[in-house]
Amino acid sequence: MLTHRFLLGRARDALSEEERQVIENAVSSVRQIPPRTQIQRRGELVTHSVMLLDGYMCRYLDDREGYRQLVSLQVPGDFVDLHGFPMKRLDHDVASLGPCTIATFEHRTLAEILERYPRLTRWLWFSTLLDAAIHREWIFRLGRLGAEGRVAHFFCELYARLEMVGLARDGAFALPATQADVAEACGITGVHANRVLRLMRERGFATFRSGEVEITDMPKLKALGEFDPIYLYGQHSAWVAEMREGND
Amino acid sequence: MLTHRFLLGRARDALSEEERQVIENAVSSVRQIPPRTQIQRRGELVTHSVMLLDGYMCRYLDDREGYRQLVSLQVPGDFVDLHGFPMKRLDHDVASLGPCTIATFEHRTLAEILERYPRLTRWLWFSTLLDAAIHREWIFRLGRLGAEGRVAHFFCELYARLEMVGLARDGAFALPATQADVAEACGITGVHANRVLRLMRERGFATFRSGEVEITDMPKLKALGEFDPIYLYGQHSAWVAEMREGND
DNA sequence: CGCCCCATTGAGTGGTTTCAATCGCAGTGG
DNA sequence: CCACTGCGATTGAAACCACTCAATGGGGCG
Repeated sequence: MLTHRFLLGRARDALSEEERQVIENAVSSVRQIPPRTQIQRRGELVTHSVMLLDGYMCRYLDDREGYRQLVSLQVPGDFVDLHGFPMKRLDHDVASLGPCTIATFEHRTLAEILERYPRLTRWLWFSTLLDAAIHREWIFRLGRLGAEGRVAHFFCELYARLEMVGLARDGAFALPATQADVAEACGITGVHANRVLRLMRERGFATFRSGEVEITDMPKLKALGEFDPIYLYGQHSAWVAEMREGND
Repeated sequence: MLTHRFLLGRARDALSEEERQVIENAVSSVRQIPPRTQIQRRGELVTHSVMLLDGYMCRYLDDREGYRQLVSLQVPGDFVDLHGFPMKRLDHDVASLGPCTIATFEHRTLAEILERYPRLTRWLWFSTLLDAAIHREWIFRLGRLGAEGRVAHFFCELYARLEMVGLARDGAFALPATQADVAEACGITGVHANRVLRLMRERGFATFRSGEVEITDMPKLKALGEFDPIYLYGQHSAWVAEMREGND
């Protein structure tokens, strides 16, 4: 099932079998994307949305000097630009990090779901709002934490999100990114990211090397990043409970 | 009409008269909120959402030492926590800045709209995603700009948003906030906010005094804050065009 | 082998924070 | 009318974090 991970990370069992099939059947095509490839450009009109099946993508804004600020990092199962459906136009760029596999959903198909499946609609809506909640936490990360805390928080978040879709365990997960990418996500320079990463390695908190993150002291890392995963709305959220009820 | 400003800021004419009435009739109650009063707490279940009719509110996250990071500043017409409808639980606190007037919408009423009015649903969905777009820009602001640029960007955004709902003109608008509030929005300390504001005043860019912002050199301020209002999805967006078409 | 990208390290600079003190102003009570 | 109080704005000095500039090293790949 193509949409397997998406459902996994967003309370799959809150949906009926029929609803899951509706999502699955809404896929219009699947294709591969090479590393470091832009797939959407700020300001462009969009007529389809993309779900990330495999690999990592990022969304970012450019500053005047051409430096990027990542506003989001997408992991397998994420509906990368579902917000493009109600918005029709994106306010940021989207690109792959490493090689990716994506599924495409035409907006006219999503419009049909909107017409016929209110519960499913609310669930897709929820999915886009989860992104917004993550945005808020990024604001917190950049506004209140120092460089080390930001990286710590970033790693904690990625671990939690990847764990939900079965792509992280024992404190380790893949991250096909350079130190400069991490820097762009954390609002610091590449040079400083290097220093911070070395520090975290030396202190035994976490290691980031050759495309993999290994968290060696989760409690310390969480404390450093002031990380509380409540904003990721895990499986046991009140929302899921209500959706399940409605399922009876 | 209670929801006047909300409609104003979000392409009122994209909606039919009937749809506007549906929104207006969904209001369950209206009440006043004193300054500096928390109305929602992180983690709590919510059964209604709040639209800000008058005054200013903010949404924020606390760090370990009890300092706040604003993740959003809401102006009249904003549907402050509409995302609470699909999410059922908030991941942040909500409080008033100055005195406010709010309208309350019960979620069960919104659920009816979801069932019966797909077009309206999509429009409300859009409204929550506009918030997300603003979040992204805040991430950019905090990640790429220095203190002066952040404040400049903050002022530019507020001016643009308030102008949309008819509450700003000639470069001036009300902002019932302290310098410490501005600091919390921009991820800097209150002391530094003071210095930055003085600098901006001396240079003739903008003045913030006694609850009012006066922008005296908009072009310079926009340049300083690298401000491009595309993310606010103004009246002439492609989205509005499509909604209008569907209206025929 | 040579190239290029990425990681790494050093030194110096500058923006921001922290700590601390002062000032202005409005509200309160004697 | 004036002292008292409290909050917000303002300023100074010192410390620190992160940035810039610059150079070196390492590894993959043509």
